[in-house]
Amino acid sequence: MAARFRSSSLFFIPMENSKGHTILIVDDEPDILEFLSYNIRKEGYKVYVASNGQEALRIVQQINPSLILLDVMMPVMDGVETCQIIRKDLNLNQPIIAFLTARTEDYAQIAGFEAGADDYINKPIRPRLLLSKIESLLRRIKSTDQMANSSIVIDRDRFIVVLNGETLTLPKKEFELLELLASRPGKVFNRDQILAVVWGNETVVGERTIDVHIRKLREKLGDDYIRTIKGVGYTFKDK
Amino acid sequence: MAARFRSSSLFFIPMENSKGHTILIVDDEPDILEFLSYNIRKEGYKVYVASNGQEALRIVQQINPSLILLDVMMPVMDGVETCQIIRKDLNLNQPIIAFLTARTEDYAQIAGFEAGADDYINKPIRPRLLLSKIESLLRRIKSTDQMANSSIVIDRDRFIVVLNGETLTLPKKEFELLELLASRPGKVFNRDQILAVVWGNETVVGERTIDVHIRKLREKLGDDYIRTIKGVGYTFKDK
DNA sequence: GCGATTCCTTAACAAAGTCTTAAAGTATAT
DNA sequence: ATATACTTTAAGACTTTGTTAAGGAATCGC
Repeated sequence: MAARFRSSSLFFIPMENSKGHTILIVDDEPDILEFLSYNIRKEGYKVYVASNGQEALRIVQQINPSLILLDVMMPVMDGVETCQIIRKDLNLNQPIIAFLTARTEDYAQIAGFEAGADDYINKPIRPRLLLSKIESLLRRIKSTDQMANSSIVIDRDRFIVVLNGETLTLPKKEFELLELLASRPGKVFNRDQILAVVWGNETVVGERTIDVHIRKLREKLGDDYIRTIKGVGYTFKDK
Repeated sequence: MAARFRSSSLFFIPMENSKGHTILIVDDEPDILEFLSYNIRKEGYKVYVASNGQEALRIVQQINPSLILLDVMMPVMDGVETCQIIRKDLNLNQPIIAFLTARTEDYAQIAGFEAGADDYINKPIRPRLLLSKIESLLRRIKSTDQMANSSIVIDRDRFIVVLNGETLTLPKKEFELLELLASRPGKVFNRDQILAVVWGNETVVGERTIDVHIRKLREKLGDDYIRTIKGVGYTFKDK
């Protein structure tokens, strides 16, 4: 399998400062809490901690985190239950939830997904992997958030796009390109920005590659959604 | 059995904050009836009880429940027979039926899925699990009027999958893979997630191992259940 | 324990689908 | 008018997944 050019460090941070997010870490082991919060804070995120589910629930209500890293095995209230409760709470701005699991806890992971988790992270945790995972998880928030009152729904979980009631399954690159553009309707993304986010900074592709993908998207969405600003870039237009 | 009528039928006035669904519980053990109805009522459902199949049939005609929890082993008329009768009765608004089974009962004996059951619930019953199952079953009502019978039941305890009435016994890896995918229908699981959950992060296996297992599953389930999202992962049929 | 059976993984090749490129066409601004 | 930037098309390179068979590992029944 080819090397992944996933989100490592970007020279160039697209949209708003991606570090403006609040992350809640929940684990009953103080060592892990400290280890994780140190590493994540170092990257510039706001970090809160809790050592069991009940505590976590209290904090969630107060700080409204973007992402929760949730240990599965905890006293008082375990991760799965905590997750279920959060998912049912319609007053909450639903955070992204990733479980922390030990490799041996077979069914915990499945239970976790079932309870509404978005991802899992296996212990022992390697900081660099964790951080790149956090970054890619947080990328979702922008798309789901910003488009609250839009006619297009982009579901990264299901990898589908719903437009005017029609459901589309797009190839990966097209999906990611659309996701980027639609994450901020009206904003003009230039080619460098698009390349950095969709292709990654390390990848080098020809001049016309973006255009072709835009073309494919227009073919599928209709010509009314993506507008070209000549000499500048592309923008997603919400009706 | 003397005490059965105490908690039976029309006596209980549903709570005000009722979720709008009526649930009938059928079991010959008064303790279980009480335990279940207490827990389910607490969540705001309208609950009726019966202690055998005949009684259940009478009540079903009167109250038209959304969901029936039906014990398999009962005197007078067992669960399977009761289920068959309900399914044949075209005058009824077909309810969702879930069997209550002891973990030790043999599947061949139960054979309830051919009788038209939608799910089973293993005893001993854990209230929280039960409630989340009830919720997910009731969710079907709205969404699944069309695809009447294409439900899947996964029995973790017995490594058995029941698909459209057919019972399959899957090998461990295939079972776990299917279990993961089916835990969140529609969600796309990527290869990393699949590897970590089914194989464990430690294990290193070749590139084609997952595909081969997917293949085996498709061989057994048919090609309509697991979809490939190329470059992204696999997803279990939604809807 | 032992043989028989089933399961898991690998490897090699096939097939499918995606991405990129090149090349020619079109629009737009100066 | 001309240069520049984008559009469009189609081909084929490239990547990812599908398929098959075979051998070793694990498991079952006795």
